[in-house]
Amino acid sequence: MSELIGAPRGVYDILPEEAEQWQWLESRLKHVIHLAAYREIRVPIFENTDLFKRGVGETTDIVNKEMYTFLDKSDRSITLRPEGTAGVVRAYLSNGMHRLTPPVKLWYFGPMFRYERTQAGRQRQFHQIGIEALGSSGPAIDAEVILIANDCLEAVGIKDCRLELNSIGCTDCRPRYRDLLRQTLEPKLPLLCEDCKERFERNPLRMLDCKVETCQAQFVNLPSTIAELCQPCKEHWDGLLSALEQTGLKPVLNDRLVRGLDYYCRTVFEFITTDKRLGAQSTVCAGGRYDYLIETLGGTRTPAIGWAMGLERVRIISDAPSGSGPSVFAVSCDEKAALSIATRLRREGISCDLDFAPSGKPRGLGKQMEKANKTGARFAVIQGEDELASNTISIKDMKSGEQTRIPAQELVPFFSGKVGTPAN
RNA sequence: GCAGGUGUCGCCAAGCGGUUAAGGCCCUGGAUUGUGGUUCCGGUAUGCGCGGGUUCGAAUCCCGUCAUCUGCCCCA
Repeated sequence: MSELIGAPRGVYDILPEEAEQWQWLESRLKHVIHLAAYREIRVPIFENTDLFKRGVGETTDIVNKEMYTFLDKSDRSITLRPEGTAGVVRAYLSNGMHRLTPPVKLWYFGPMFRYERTQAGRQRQFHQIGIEALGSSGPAIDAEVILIANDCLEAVGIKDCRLELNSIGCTDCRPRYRDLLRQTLEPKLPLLCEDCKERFERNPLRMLDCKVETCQAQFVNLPSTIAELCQPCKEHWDGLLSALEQTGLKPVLNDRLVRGLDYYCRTVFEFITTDKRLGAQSTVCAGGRYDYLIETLGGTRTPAIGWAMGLERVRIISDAPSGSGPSVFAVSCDEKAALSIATRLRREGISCDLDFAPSGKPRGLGKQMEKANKTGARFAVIQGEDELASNTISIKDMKSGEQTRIPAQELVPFFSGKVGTPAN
């Protein structure tokens, strides 16, 4: 035997039991999103590197240290997408979707790639589902987008999740706030960590969510992002709060929430769980408004907002069930007879499995029954020597143990109404 | 990129320097040559992540390496 080749670090296989949970999750999430009239868009999983550099931002960690970037055979720099929004916006522009009636409401699902240290709830290939609403600037669409995220989480059984919300202003008021922050913090600069000193120069807002205690100790009585919003941003913020209030969704206002990607403005939010199964990770969904991104990527100024949800994390804290066994298991001393029974049932939408012996020779009925039991089939359909001779079929209810014999041609009618189509 | 933990059968796991490496699950065969879920019996690692070293002797000690987990940074 040759040496085994393992999977690369940070990727993993989704085995059948878990894959069934994924199908359950995906179908429920899709359903919620479709109810709000968002339509699916499928975009490539790799793009030109510049798209992410420009879109996500040169100063972000994602671009600086987490991208899977390589040269293709023609020396083009290609990057495996680290997030979904940049690609969706690129597709929106590439395909002239800006001419559609706004807002253009889209959703996507698929793998994302980030070169990071792996740990609980974090891998190098992971999956996000996300929505984007392009072309509407009012607070109502912000509320819609947030409410959909909330309903998605509820639809998969996630309860202990809080919504943190903030506004980080626009190109008018954010520079003012940034200067104010710099002024306030300048005297304390020597007391802060190296990262914060760096952030002070490049992106002062990022200092606010520094995890270093000695830094946070210096960050008391700082000016609040909300208090410094300009009039239009303030109106937008108030509009969002009242829209959310009308739906009964209660956000936790957090004026330290700033988010890591450069393209956000005004509304930013995160859904955060306290479920300890996620280890150090707690954010399951995050997003915000990105009114300048489309322009940055070569379009005309277009307001937009969206979020992304990490499905690995969501699965762990959801109550996704794995699939159940077939409705029927066909048992026979003759494999061809069993297959023929299975086929008749399958064509009527009734799931049915049978035993395929490793040796190629049918195993005893006892062994087959054992297997029927193990697969969790609701009924066993038995056609042994007797049944074959009399053109009948025995049907055994695997729960009660009751068994009845019916004419072979009544097989399908017997089951109609008794069992459904396969679960998912 | 940094800091720790762990690596024995497909899975869980005992062993902690001495001769044939427990056990459980799963899988598989049989008791039961036409009937499952209980029970009983049998089979399944010449091997202890990999490479070196110490030793009369190593899964057990040391070094390196790889993988994995946990945390930091950051993020979904």
